[in-house]
Amino acid sequence: MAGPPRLTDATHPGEPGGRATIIDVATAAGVSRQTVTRAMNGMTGISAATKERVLAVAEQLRYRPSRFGRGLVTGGDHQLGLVVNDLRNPYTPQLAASVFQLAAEQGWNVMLADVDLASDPDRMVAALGAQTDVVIGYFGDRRERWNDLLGTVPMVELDPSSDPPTAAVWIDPSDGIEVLADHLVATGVRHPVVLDNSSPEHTSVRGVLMTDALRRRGYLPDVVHAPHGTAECGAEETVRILGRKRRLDAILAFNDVMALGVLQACRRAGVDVPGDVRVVGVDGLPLGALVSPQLTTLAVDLDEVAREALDLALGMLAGELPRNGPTVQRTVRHRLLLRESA
Amino acid sequence: MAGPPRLTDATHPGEPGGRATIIDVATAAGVSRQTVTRAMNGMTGISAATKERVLAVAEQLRYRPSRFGRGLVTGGDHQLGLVVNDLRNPYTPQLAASVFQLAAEQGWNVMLADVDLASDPDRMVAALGAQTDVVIGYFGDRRERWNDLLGTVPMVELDPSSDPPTAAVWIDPSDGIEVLADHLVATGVRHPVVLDNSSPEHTSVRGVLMTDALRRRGYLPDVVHAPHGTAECGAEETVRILGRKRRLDAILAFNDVMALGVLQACRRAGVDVPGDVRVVGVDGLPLGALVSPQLTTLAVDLDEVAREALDLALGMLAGELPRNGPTVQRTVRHRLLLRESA
DNA sequence: CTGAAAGCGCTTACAG
DNA sequence: CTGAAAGCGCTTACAG
Repeated sequence: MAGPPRLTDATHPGEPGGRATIIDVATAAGVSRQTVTRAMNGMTGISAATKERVLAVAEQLRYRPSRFGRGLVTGGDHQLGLVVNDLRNPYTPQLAASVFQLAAEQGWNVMLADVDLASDPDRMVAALGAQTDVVIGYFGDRRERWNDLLGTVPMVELDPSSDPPTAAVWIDPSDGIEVLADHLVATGVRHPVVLDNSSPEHTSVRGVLMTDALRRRGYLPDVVHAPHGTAECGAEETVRILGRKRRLDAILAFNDVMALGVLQACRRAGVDVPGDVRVVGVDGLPLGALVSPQLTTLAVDLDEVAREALDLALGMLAGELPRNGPTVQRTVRHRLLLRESA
Repeated sequence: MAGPPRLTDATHPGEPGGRATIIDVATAAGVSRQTVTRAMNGMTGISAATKERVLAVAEQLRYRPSRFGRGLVTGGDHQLGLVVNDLRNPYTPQLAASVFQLAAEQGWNVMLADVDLASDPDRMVAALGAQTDVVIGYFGDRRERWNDLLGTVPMVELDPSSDPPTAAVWIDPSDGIEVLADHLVATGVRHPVVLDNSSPEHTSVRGVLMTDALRRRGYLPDVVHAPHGTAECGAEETVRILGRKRRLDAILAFNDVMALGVLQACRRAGVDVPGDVRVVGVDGLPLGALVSPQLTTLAVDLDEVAREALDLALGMLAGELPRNGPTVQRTVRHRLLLRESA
């Protein structure tokens, strides 16, 4: 295939210039533009015969009204852009579902951009900005660049890793981590390992919080750095950790998906969970309840995240909120969801 | 909250009529419209001083260029609409990811509409049609109505349940089911149960195919009708099935998610899989490899589904393909993916 | 470096 | 039932 067919490539017999317009249809049918409008939009004030004739001509010319021409005069719908990282990570659709549902309730359409799946993320974000009224999402370390790309389109960052230049919803695990650490103490854990999704040079914020909470309780936790936040990676690292034969009775994973990999690896190695090793994830995915033992996790209420983000977005759009600063920052906290694995 | 804030509600001081336009900015800054355009779009041919002044005025007026005005003259991007049923079902994001990735490679943006999560599915589909060049997706029994709603926007139906009025990609499990049935025979299964997602009055196509394939091999399969295709529902029905104390050594679930529920229920009931009961799903979700035993399934290649659907969509748009009929029908087939559960 | 003119494709009053 | 006129908000040549 030689690239995407440009709309203007859709040449038709008798329409060498490209896509047919309302004028082309009107001319070919021998009527005025507004008669074409009436026919196309099923409006009243047009005879059945005329309507039929116009529709036939429109079909023959492959006429489709331009959404821009129409939007310019009708005003168009409200459009929300959502930037996510990888739809194949179960966390992402869960978040997206919350945003969709809430947005739909308010009459907003959602355009999704998966920047992990995109061949050209920058181009994709720019295109998103051109089609939407406001953009919400995960921007990672590209947020400054994307902020420029989006121009005047307000943006709301989800789970920023550091103080953001725009509106943001923080997702803060620190409270949950404290409760979790207390729980580990109470259940007699002695040798916890933090399985971070990070590089050895740069522990994640979440990893740091976990490690600190454990240290403050007298633990000397090992930190293992896994390059990807996937189940496969979680399983691989677990095999490695178990192979070291160092003492170990708890694994705190960066997220649920990794923890699922940990559970799988333990199962295969004949390590009992939670008997020999306790396992904890982060996110609170429903998925964690489907495995055995069911995954204990630090859960975040994604409906709440979506609500805060939408609230910020709509507030900025309405001019009630500024586009940055402390008044456009919200925080949603994790809470410990005890199931079976810890 | 009193309904969605209309964009035109975004009144500003000095802009009682609503949202600021390029004219407002030009007037306020004492320049012409195209000077505003130059400033907003970072074009050359404007002095730094003018640019700065214009930008300041624009910000003060909260000016954002209309995507319609701009699109009308620039042509805008290609926009694909994707209609799905429930993002919280793991199948959906998997499919969406395939469509996104392929669409992005071809320079298309994707607008997602989750009609399960929508408060008003019809309105949502209509809005999708107004914003996109072509729509792909699952339409169920609403396809005729939505076809009308979409007007001239071409549509491609995924996995139609009966002969569709539009372009379509069939997802056909029949070959896979034959292979599966042979496999069950070979492994000595005697009393298989089909766990369908359907009502007692109306067995699903998939359920019928499974039942038939088993009958032709001399089985007298039980068919159980579960109202929802979820893990919870799969688990509940399994408890019920096991409770009947009728002989049973295989469960063929409607999809992977239900099968996961079956596995969970078996685990809790102390039923060994595959020793006592063999379990099979449909879809081939990666998720099935995370549980123990790993789920045997009829897998479908969603990249292939996406490829065929996009191909059809782009062909229709380019005028190379008609909008319905046999030339715009494709078929993708399941294949048996043997893992551990059967 | 800046602006007057034209036009993108459509719909909404309004007049007949 | 049908059409002439105006205008939605923007950008692209073109002229200065």
